[in-house]
Amino acid sequence: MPVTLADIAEALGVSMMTVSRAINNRPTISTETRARVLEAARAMGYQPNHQARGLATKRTFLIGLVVPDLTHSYFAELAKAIESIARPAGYEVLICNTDEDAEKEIAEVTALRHRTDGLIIASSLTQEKADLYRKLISKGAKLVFLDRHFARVGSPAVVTDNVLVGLLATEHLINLGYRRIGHLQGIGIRVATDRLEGYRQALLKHKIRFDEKLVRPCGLFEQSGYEAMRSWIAEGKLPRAIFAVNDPTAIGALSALYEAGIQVPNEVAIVGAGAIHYGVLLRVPLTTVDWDLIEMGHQAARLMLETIERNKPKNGRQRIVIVNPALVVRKSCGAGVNNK
Amino acid sequence: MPVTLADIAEALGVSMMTVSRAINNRPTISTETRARVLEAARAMGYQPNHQARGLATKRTFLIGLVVPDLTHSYFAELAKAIESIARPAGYEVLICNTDEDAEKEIAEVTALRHRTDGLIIASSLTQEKADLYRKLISKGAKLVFLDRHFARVGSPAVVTDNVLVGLLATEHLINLGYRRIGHLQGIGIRVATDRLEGYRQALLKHKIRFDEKLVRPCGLFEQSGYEAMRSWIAEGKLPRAIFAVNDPTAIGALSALYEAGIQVPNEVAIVGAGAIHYGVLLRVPLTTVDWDLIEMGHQAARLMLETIERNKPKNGRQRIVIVNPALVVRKSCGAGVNNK
DNA sequence: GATAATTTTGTTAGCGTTAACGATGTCAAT
DNA sequence: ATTGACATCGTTAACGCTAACAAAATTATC
Repeated sequence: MPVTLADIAEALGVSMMTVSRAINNRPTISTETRARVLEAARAMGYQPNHQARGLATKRTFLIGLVVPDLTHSYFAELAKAIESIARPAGYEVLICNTDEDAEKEIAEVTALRHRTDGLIIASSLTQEKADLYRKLISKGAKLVFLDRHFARVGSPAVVTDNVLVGLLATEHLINLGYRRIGHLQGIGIRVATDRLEGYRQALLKHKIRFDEKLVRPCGLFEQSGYEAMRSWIAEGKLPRAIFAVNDPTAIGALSALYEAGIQVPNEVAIVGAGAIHYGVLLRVPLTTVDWDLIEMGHQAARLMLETIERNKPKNGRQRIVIVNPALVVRKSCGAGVNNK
Repeated sequence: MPVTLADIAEALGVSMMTVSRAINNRPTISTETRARVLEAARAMGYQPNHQARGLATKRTFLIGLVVPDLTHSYFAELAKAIESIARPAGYEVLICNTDEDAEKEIAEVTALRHRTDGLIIASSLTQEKADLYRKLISKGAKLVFLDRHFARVGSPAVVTDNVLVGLLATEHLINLGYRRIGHLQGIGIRVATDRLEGYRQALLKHKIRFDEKLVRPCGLFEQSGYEAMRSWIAEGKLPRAIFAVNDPTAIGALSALYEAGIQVPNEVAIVGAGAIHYGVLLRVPLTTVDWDLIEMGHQAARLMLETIERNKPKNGRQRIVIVNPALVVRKSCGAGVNNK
């Protein structure tokens, strides 16, 4: 059986509280006894029982992380960055996958809520369904939104400027001389509508007429990009260039184009978003929009720790951290190639 | 404040135990009262307090997963597969990254041990250091090894046949006509030595002399493969074909070769192992050895649940599940190309 | 040197749950 | 009617820890 505070207390002939104080580094204990206790604890191999501690303090030292797809390097890198802050602070990270499924997300958030001190969520919910989160927050839940946030839910969040992402990507294509530019549009989430908005703004800015036939709905996965592109190819009237809502869909589109024998970037140019890990090594290295995921994860973790550790639900304005996106030019956009 | 058993008990005018029994679906309660309690619990929005439950039962309903690199799609897919079994069974999965660092692994295993019901470990420790795990098991720790296991640690494990992996990869290269075949050798872990052994066996079987100059030490990351390949290129005397210990190192090698203007597979052919997600979409699609990760994760999760739920430390022989590897032929090996 | 101020330690109770046992009620068999 | 078997429900204590208060020991103050 593991060593308990009581064991140490008995061995040293002091009270449990004294031991507890030493272990938790409380100021109200003499440095001498603290040293004695810590030494004994070390020698006896004491490991605190988090369940008992949690029951007494209403803390779990667990942070929940809810992501749509862990196999997407984007979220795996975020997870890693979050962990690198959380663990040294004494928290473990509980990762949950939702597969971009709203039902699953709701179920997992509900389950995780009482098992963790707070949740970092990259939500797949639509803006309308986000009321759930408003309710949770008013019940005292500690949430930090990651990558995706909700306008009407007042919670800290770390996101990128997705309108700018769409603008950078689309404007880059325009600057390369393309005029007939399509968009593979993600569905549901705010990120997707913002990127679409950026796409529109770029067109507007350069006086290119917005043509809704050039905007094709699509999911957020590689498979969805593949399927959307396949059906587009089948229908014909392909645009000269495409801004895909994210890198997985861009890669899916790339596969479909390759399969159909359509040259990238010579026949169709592609730009993605979100700098997937292997984008640079692809058959056609993928031009994309990148932002600092390590920074993003760190910030989210820090916001979470702050939210947990100041115990008031909110002091003053909620913090929204915005990470700046930047274009990464590679081959798939046709930069350096003779475009018309 | 959340609803407790006491609240429900009071509301219904029964004892807490009755409520507890209903919630936990114990047989010693009348179906009628159980229904009443469950209905009330549902209506009041009762969520069990896992900390308290855990304190009383010595269970946490948490499974720890320790992996060397979550951003490697290999481990992310395993994690996802494990989660898909664990969550429906009422367990959450606590994922920890070790970056292939033995120190970190030991620290995290030690920390996680008492916070979880059991640990699924893809260990980075060498066989010698594995004594730690023998000790933990003798102290009652519940471990399942994943992807990598230890000969002398009697614990359930789910692995592939890594000797066969090496053999399949190398023999494929031999069958393609190559004779001067090199190996980027992973270090430390059993997986690497097994794959090296497979490489040797393949050479032996085809009466090709083993030349230790053709075996270059290397880590397990993309970066290590890149560096190892770069120095090999700098030294010259490249082999005609290379079996890399895994896909990340193979991809690193690919990058180094590309950078040096060396054609793959025309000048140097490459085979990896472990079927990384984007291997098929690379500049030169990567020939590799694949095995079923979903199956692997499922099996590991099931072994873990079994180990947790039968409370005896071991009944009969320890189960070792072996997932069969199979070659995936793509372009990097030069199949279909005119080899000499 | 007595008292107050301060520092250090101990005691009690409780966090929400379940295990173990005890109590009650019901029913059938004697 | 008495006994016992069985089903159902309740009481008590404990899990390991900490908050809040109480007590003791030490130091400072005049």
